[in-house]
Amino acid sequence: MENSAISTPSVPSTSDRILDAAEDIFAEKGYSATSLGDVADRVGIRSPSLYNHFKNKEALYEAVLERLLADFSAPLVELEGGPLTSERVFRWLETIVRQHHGNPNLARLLQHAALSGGPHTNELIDRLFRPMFESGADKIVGEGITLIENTGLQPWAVMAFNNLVMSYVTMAPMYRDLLGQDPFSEEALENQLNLIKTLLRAVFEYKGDPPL
Amino acid sequence: MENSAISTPSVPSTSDRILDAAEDIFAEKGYSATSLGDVADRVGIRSPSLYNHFKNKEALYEAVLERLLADFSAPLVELEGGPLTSERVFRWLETIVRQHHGNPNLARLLQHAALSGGPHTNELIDRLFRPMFESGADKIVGEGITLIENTGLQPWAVMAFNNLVMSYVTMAPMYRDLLGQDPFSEEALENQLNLIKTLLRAVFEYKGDPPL
DNA sequence: TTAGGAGGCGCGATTATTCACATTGCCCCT
DNA sequence: AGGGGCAATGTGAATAATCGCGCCTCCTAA
Repeated sequence: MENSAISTPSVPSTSDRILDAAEDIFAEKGYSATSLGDVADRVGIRSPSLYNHFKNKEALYEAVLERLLADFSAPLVELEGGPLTSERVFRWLETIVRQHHGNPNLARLLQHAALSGGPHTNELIDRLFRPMFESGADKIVGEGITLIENTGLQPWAVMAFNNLVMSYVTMAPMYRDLLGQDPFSEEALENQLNLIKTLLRAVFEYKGDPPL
Repeated sequence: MENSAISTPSVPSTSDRILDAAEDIFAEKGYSATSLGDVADRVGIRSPSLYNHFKNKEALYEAVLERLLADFSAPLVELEGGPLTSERVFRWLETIVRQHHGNPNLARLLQHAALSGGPHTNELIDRLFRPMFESGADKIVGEGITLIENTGLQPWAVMAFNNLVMSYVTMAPMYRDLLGQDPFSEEALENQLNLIKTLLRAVFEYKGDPPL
């Protein structure tokens, strides 16, 4: 009857449907405010049936994190192989912007974790951001980044650009009513990329002392 | 015996102590994950006693929001009386940076609201951000903001700078272990101000088309 | 026939909320 | 000065809902 090809799960398994539902709800409400009843409802089963697929709530959360981290860890390793020129950094930013637009759940989950804690928060932070500050990945080589260079400001600058990307996603529900535009439309994505490009080039091209 | 001066509440009232505790816990966990038992514990009373001061959980939350909004609404009205030059915009940003450093709870509460909703979320957004996009407050007059000017990007740029400030606060617990520095130290505050100043000047001074 | 997966039932804990009650300090009347 | 009342503010007990989770049964597909 059904497509029984093993390689193409045209009908996703129950475990995957649980993961999908749990990812959305964890991302929206955070770990402790998420009820397994809500997850089960969205899948279309009863909450005790979840235990046929995952040991408990924490294991389900862990599996959600694991799947997300696997998807999002690609562009970081790509950036590590070479000097951090302006173009390469922007391509990296563009990649993660598009990733977060495609799936906002990692950013939302991380924001919940940063605010409230929850299981595996430290591992989550480590695996997402620690590589950015090791192996010299935080040493931006530019033409004249006078304010940023050699002042201990670089890690903060890197995190600032990351925040720019992630807070766009975590604040997206707010933008929808405030600006009257879908924050996840193709047009909005281009706007965000333009803005980030401008700011990034500003950091790379800026010369001179602050006369402000 | 005691200091009976009425004008100086050297001993804060129970209602105020409840508000203080509730503000901290709401900001950390969000509305639904906050238990009144936790609030009462921090105050040092039992949870039924809360109902002598506030009608219910939602009224307590509302009172917390009201007090925070009263404190944070000042710099916005100050900005409205004049043209948005580079210096004035930076002074506005500096003010809200210092405000959020002084009390990170509003940013955290707003982030929870943007992620998960909760009572009065729309009102909160309206009262915090709607004034920024009315009465021409979003029209930045600059020398050559070619990318930002007249492209519909301005509201997004304004929100981006706001995100920069607020996500610094909401991500602060993460920064502590990640960068090994207290994000609320005086030194970190100066770093953030320098970075924002650089980015802001970049937006104002940038001329030319993107050759990237 | 057999095993995996779904559902029903229910326990124990936690939650917001209500209620009856004890205590305290203050105002007013004598 | 003293006492009766009263509002404010605390408490423990009780309630109904919800939560995570374990147990056990039944169905069904291979």
